[in-house]
Amino acid sequence: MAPPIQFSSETTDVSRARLGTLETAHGTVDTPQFMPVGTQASVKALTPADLRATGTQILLANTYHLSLRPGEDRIARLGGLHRFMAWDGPILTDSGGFQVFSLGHLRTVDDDGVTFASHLDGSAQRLTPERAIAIQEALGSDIAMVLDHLVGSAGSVEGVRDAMERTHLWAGRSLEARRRADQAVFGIVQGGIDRGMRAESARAIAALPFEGIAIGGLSVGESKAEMADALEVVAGVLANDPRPRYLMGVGAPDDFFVAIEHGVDLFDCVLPTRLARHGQLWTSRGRLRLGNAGLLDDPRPVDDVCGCETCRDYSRAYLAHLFRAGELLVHRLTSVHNLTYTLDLMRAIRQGLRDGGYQALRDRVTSQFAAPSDDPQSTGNGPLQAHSETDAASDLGLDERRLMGNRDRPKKQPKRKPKDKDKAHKAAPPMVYEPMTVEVIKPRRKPRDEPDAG
RNA sequence: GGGUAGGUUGAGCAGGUGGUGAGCUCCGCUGACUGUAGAUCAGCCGUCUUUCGACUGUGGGGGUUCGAUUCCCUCCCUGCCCA
Repeated sequence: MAPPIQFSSETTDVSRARLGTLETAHGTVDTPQFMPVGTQASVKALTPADLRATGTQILLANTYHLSLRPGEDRIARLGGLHRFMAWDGPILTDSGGFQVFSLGHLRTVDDDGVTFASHLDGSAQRLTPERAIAIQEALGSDIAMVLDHLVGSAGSVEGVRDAMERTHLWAGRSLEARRRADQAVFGIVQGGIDRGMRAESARAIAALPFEGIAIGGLSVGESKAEMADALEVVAGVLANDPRPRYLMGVGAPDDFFVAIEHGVDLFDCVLPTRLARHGQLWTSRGRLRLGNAGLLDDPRPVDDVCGCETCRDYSRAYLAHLFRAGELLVHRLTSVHNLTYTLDLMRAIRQGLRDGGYQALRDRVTSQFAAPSDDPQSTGNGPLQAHSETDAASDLGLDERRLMGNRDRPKKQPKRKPKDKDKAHKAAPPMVYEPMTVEVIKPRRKPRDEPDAG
C-alpha cells in the first residue's frame, strides 16, 4: 500500500527554510502552510466553502472534543470526519495532548495515560496513547497526532523532564497501536525551553518511524527569544530529516518567519479565528480593532489590498456596527478576513522564498506585529499594541494563569504600569503591500460514496 | 379635579425607617487572547487628579435639626386608578 502521505521539499537560500509539497489522499498541501483550527469539526462561523475561499488547504480538528461529542463511533458510522463536516480536503487531528495541559485542574496524568473530567458533564474520561490513536483512526483524519504531555514554561526542570520522558514512552506506544496504513501519524517533540532536553527529545522522536515530526510545548508563555532558541535546537537535530515538520499552536504573523527559517513546514493556531471573533483584524498595515470608536464612520474596507469577500463588500463602519450590535454575521466576515490574511501571508512567504522577496516581507510583517505600532490607515484607532512578554508569568505560574482562565482570575491583580507605548513606533511608514497572486485551488471532490478508509 | 405609586450618577435598577448614598446591570472607552471549556475575559466608566486623594450628587425650593436621601411645607414631572 502506498504511504499515507508523501512529502517532498527543496531547500532555499533563506537559512533552513524550505518549500515543499505534502500529498494526502484528500489533496495536496503547499508548504510552508497554515492550518485553521476546527476543534469541533467546524472552523467556528465558517463553512467549507468559506474556507476554500480563504485559501485553506488543510484543517485541524480535535480528538478530545469530538470523542466527547458527538463521539468518534458516531462520526465513523456517518462516513468519517471528512464526510461528516463536508470538508473534502486534508484534515489533521490533534490528539488531546493540549487538553492535558489546558484542562489542568480537571485531569490527572499517570504513565499509562490521562484521566479527564469532561468539561461538558464532569464525567471521568480516560485517554491513553492507544485510545488517542484509535479515536483518530475512527475519525479517519489524514494525519493523526500522538498523545503527548506538555507543561508550561513555568514548570520545574523535573516536571519538564518527566513530561518529556512520558511523551517519548507514549510515542512508541502510539506507533504500536496503529492499525490503519492510510493515516499518517506525527510524533511530537517536547522538552520545554531547555536546550539539552529539546535536543534529546528531538532525537528521540526523530528516531521513531513517524511520517512527520511536530514541535510541541511552545508558544505557551515563554518569550519569543526562548521559542526561537528551542526551534534552533530542534532544527539542528532535524537538519537532514526529510519528513514534514509541524510547529504546534503557532502563531501570530510575526511568529511564522523565525519558525520557517528553522525549517518548519506546517502551523496551526486559533489566533486568526479567535481574534476575528473578538474584533481584532490582521491587515497589510497591522492590527485593526473593530471595537475602537474611530471605525464607526470609516467607509473604507478593512484592508484595501485584500481580496476577501469581507474586504470586497463591506466597510469598516459596517463591521464595527455588527461587532457592537453582537450580530453573528460579524464572526463569519472577520474570520474570513483573518484567515485570508493568514493564508495569503503564507502564500507570500512561499513566493518570497522563491523569488527573493522573503526578507522584505519578513521585515514588514515583523515591524507591524512584533512591536507596538500605529495603524496609519485607521482613524481614532489607539496605539496598536502587541502582547508583551511582561504580561505573562508574573505572579502566577503560566500553567495556573492559563488554566484558571480569565474569568476565574483573582479580581485584584497588580495593575500594570503604563508603558511607553506611544514612543518609538511613529517611524514605521506604511509599507507598500503587493497583492499576491492567487493560486486557484480547485476543490478536490471525491465521490460521496467513496469510503475514506482505503 | 380626586386618589395612588414614583422621580437616585447616559439608560434601567438596588439601597437608604435623622448620623459620611459612587453598589449592580446595560450602554460607552481601552486592552488581552498562540496544538479553542473563549460570540470569551479584564480594566475604566459623576468632576478634578499620574497616584494618593479631594469634591459633587438622592426632581426644584423652603423649613425643622448639631446633622435631612430620610421628618414637615410647597412646587414641578411621570405612571396608574377614579371622576
